[in-house]
Amino acid sequence: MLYLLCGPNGPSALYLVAASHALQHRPAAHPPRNHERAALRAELHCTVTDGAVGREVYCFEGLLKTALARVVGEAAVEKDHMDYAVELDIAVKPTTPVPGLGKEYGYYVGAGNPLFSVGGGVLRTVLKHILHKYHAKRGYYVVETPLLARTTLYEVTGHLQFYKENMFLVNIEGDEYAIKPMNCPFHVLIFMNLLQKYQAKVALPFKIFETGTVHRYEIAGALRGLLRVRAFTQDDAHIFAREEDVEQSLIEVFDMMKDVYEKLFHIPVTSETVRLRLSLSAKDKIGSEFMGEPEMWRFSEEKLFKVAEEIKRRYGIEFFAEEGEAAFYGPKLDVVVFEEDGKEWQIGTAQFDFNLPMRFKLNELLRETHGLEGNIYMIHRALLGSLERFIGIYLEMYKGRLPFVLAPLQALVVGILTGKEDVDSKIKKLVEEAKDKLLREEIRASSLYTTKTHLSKDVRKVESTVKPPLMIYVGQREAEKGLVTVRPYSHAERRRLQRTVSINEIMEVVSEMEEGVKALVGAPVRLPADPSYMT
RNA sequence: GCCGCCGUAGCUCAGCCGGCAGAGCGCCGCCCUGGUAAGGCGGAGGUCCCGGGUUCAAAUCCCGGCGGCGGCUCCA
Repeated sequence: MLYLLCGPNGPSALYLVAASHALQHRPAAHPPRNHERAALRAELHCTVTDGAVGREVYCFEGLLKTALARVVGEAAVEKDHMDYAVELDIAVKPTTPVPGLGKEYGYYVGAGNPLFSVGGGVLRTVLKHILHKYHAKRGYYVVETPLLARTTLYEVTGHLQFYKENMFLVNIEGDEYAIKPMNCPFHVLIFMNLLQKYQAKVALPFKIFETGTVHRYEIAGALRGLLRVRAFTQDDAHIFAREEDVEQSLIEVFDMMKDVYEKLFHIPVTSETVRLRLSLSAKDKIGSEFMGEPEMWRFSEEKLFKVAEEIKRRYGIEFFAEEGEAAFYGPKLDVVVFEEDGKEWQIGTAQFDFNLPMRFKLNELLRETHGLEGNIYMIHRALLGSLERFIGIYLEMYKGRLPFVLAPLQALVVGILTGKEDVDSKIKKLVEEAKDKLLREEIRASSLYTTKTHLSKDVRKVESTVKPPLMIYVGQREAEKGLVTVRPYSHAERRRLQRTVSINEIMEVVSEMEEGVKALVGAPVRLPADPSYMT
């Protein structure tokens, strides 16, 4: 009987070995290596086709005096569960993890196509919940719209004319559909349907919000980590306002941005952290790349200029104008951040749009329902831009330190054991008490035990990987007093603060860490999940 | 889409002038018991991205693909 030893490239590159020979000569102390195990499962019927058999060649582990040359054969390989796992792995191909974090947060399953795993899932679910509630409190209706629509919709909006090269198109039963590249067409439809049914009862300005996932075909070379992907979720909203309400509505948007950046993400909004970019049309391309009439562009660009000046007056944030940066349907006022190398990334945006209302004949409709005299204008806006990009930039800025409410592992209780049984049992009791208390309150908490010797090594490990915003230490000192040492991470100071508190006071520390979110949405936002796999 | 670099252990990477698959960290076990980012010893752990080709022999050389990073271009 002959056995096939598969080389790294499988059956095409072979070492052929007489099995009895190999097995006989293998010292008992050296069990088969991995690639041999696979080989030993494979039964081979082969014919030697090359005249080289018998030539002096290199030996496999020095066991054979004569290696065999080329063979052609068929191998019947019995698959084990690992083989199937490997096949599936290749089919799905999890590749690069989210930069700075592990694969438990997320990874790419195709070019520009991120998957959010259990860690990223918690982060995004909490973030979306906060955004939904915050917008609802600020007078936005929260909706959800489908991924697919007939392309006829995008003919009306102009996307098919101005944006087609970025759209994924799909044919279903002979009809052409598009995967939505933007949420706005659906939001216009919803507004129109409400107007038709409820007429003047629909209050202006009308504000509609969605955490909408869109897909855009970006050329492969444009993709860049989480900062530029093909599938992403926008915190997208549209405001339909009369001319006299436009400026106030826009200023309100920037007020909300500041609110969310500072209270949820601890990012101080100053000229040092963010800048405003007034993105204008290129005059010679109006009609080709930019949709609509020159007068309307001039009108709306002036409006945005006034808003930019007002924001500068209120918040002291500088702005700069750039021609040719506008969206195809209107000019924008973008929030941009700069990387260390000077590369700029757009996050939040407020975009002025006179085109879509015209295309959907909204002026005429509102003339009937609301006795509108001028025009209705549409504002497209996003506070974070896309969740992916915002999180990607944030992870860079804060070196993977997420805000308390978003971190998959929020609190880690560390027991420092002494080796003395009576002391250790007290320590363990305190650790378990602290953890149970946190878990009961739906804080994502876990624990780990270490010793004085190992403490610094274990701290280094969690501080360089999962980075739990709240660390709680229990050692001999704490056990003697029945207290715990808390070390919450302060984003403002970029370091951990420390104090010693009773078990009952732990939730006060948690409460302090949730303050920003409570200020935003009125209540803490908690999502239980078992994070113990992370420690 | 174009140009350049890259893909090897859970992670970061070495090996790449073809010839037995490597290190550090992590993980597991033992020893230790120096309180806030590296204590000591031992062990386990691989489809060298995928597919073809050349060769007695490929992680290594050639062709094609996929994926990642950086630049151009483009955008949230």
